[in-house]
Amino acid sequence: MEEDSVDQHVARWAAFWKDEPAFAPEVEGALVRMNYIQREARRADSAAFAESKELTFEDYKTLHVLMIQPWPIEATPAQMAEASNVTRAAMTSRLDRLVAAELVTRQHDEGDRRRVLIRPTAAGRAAWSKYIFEGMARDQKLLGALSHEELIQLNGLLRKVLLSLES
Amino acid sequence: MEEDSVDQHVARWAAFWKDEPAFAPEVEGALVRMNYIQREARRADSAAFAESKELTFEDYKTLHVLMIQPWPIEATPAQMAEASNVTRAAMTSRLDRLVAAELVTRQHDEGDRRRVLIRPTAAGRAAWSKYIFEGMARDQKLLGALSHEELIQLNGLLRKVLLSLES
DNA sequence: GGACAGTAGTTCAACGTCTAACTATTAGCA
DNA sequence: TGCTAATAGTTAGACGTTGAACTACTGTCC
Repeated sequence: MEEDSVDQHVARWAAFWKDEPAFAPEVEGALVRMNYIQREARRADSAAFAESKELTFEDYKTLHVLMIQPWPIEATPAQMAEASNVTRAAMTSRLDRLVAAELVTRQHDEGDRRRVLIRPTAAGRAAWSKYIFEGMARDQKLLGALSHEELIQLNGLLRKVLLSLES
Repeated sequence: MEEDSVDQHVARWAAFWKDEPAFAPEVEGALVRMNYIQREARRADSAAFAESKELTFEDYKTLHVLMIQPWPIEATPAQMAEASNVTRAAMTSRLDRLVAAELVTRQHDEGDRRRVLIRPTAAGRAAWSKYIFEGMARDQKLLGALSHEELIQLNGLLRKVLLSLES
């Protein structure tokens, strides 16, 4: 198979550490490649939201982690912060914006009054579905080089890694 | 094969969009899984640098993109900003810190006096190699569920994607 | 050779995120 | 029943990043 930029990169390291058994070219290669792919995905997504006046990319992602909750669609700020990989403090200010834009609502949980439940408004659901399909199209283009069989194979390998991390 | 959390996630979406041909479960699954793996990698790396007094994780990564340059080990701030996925302005302040810590040097390129060349000091090279091997050990643990053959297979699939993006 | 567009790096104000208090509420236990 | 520890969310100050000027330098073209 033809070489990509990561092969060159890894070959250089392999030469540098030729007598260093700790260096595993396939491990580094796989992680660097995943990083590269994710970066391209982020760039394409950011570019797509660059013109949008109604919603920033960050706001969309915040809305997204809410919308992918299992029914009923609601979540606490802490859950959303964890899913978004930001602190609860950051989530507070993100939600301030979304509440001000009337895309989500904040309500005290009557069962446990420390908790706050976030739910999408009709406008929030509409804004999310407006962008979700464009995003899926970008994702498919990104991995377009792989056949259906190859995608299944890829998921099988990645699933194996996830299962080891989730246990 | 056993199901991971992404399978459940994707199955829920598939049910939700059962008559929506735009949704490709294998594409979404692969990207969400890569995201999950990268996130674990970042968390483990951050945790490893949490105690370190001499170097933050961000500083290490900045040093890293310099050290992986082909010989001679030198780079411009713009190249390092691109590789680090930050703006040149941000790289200026990162380099300020590294220069102050005497881990890298800033020198004008005499051939083109607009440019600045960043080079590691002996202390910079030492700091980098102190952490690089621990990082590789974490990476191997992260992908430890895969055999050597599976890693090669995984790289083959990812390489195919990268080649399509690089052309 | 001088004007001018283009490029490399830095500075600055605005903004988002982080850590560390702080408030409100709940749960455990003597 | 109180006292204490733990938990959910918010607020405040510090810090890093961003985008937009700005400076310095290079290359081009008349």
